Amino acid sequence: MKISTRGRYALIIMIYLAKNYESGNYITLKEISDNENISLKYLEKIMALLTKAKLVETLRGASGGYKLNRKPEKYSILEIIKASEGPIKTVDCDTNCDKKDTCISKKLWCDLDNTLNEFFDNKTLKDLL
Amino acid sequence: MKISTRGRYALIIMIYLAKNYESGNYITLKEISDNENISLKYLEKIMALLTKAKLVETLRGASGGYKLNRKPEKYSILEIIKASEGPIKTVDCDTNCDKKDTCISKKLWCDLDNTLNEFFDNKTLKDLL
DNA sequence: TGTAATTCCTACCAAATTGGTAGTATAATA
DNA sequence: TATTATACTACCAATTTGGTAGGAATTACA
Repeated sequence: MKISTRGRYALIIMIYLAKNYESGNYITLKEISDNENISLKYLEKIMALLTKAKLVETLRGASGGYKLNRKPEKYSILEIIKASEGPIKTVDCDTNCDKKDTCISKKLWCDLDNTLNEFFDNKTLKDLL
Repeated sequence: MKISTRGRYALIIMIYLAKNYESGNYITLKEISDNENISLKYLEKIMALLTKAKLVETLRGASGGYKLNRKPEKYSILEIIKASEGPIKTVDCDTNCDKKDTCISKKLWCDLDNTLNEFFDNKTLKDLL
C-alpha cells in the first residue's frame, strides 16, 4: 500500500511544470533538480515515463526542456500516477489463481481499485496549485 | 499501490475462520493450508501477525488451532489489513523531507490515506460472507 | 560553424522488500 | 508418553526500489 518515489516525484515534476505553464517556457530538469533536491539522473528516468505517456512536450538541446502540452486543469492525477507507477491494480489475483471464480475477497479488491481510480481521477493538477 | 500476499492471505484466513465461527471449533492451519492451497509454513508466519494483533484466539497442541475471538461483524477489514500489512501510509514524506511544511502534494497523500482508512473501516468480515 | 546545453538511451548496481522454506522448541491432549 | 499443533528463529532467492554512470543525439546561440 505504498506510492513509490516514482509516483511522488512524477507529481512534483508535473506540479512544477504546471506552475510554469503560463510562461510557455521550456523548463529544464536541472532547474527542477536544483529546486526540489532530487538527483538529475533520477529525474531523467522518471521523466522518460511521463514523456512516453505524452504528458509533456519536450525540446532537446540548448534552452530546451519540458512543458505541459495542455492546461493544468486538463490533467487528472490518475494519468500521472498511471504513467509513473503503472495501472492501479492492488492485488494480482486473476492469473494463476485456481479460485478466482469463487473468491470471496475478489469483490473487495475490485472495489478498492475502483475507489482509488475514482479518487485520482476526480482531481486535476490545477486543484493542487 | 499493491496489497501484498500477506494482506491477501490474512484476509483469506480470517474469512475462513469467520465461516467456522458458529461451530466454536479451533481450526488448524493445516486445514486452511489444504483448502486454500497456501503453504503451511507461510500461513504460520502470517498467522503470527494476526495473533500478535490479538485478532484470534489460539490453542496449542493436539486438537488446537485458531478461532475468532469476536463475532465476524465486530472485525473491520481495516484491522486485518493493519495487522498484516502495517499502518496505511501511502507515502513516507514526513521524515527527512526538507519541504514537508510547504509541500503541495502532502494534502493529496493525506487525503488518500484517509480515503483508504475509511474504505477498509466501513467493511466488516461479515460483509464479505 | 563550433560549442555548450540539454534530452535520450542503455547499462549497471546496492539496498530493501517480498514471498517464501527449514528446523526446533513449546504446549496441550488423548 | 506419543502425537498434534502452535511459536519462534534463522535463513534464502527473486523482485522491486531507488538510484548512478556514461555517452549519443539534438538544438540554440555566439
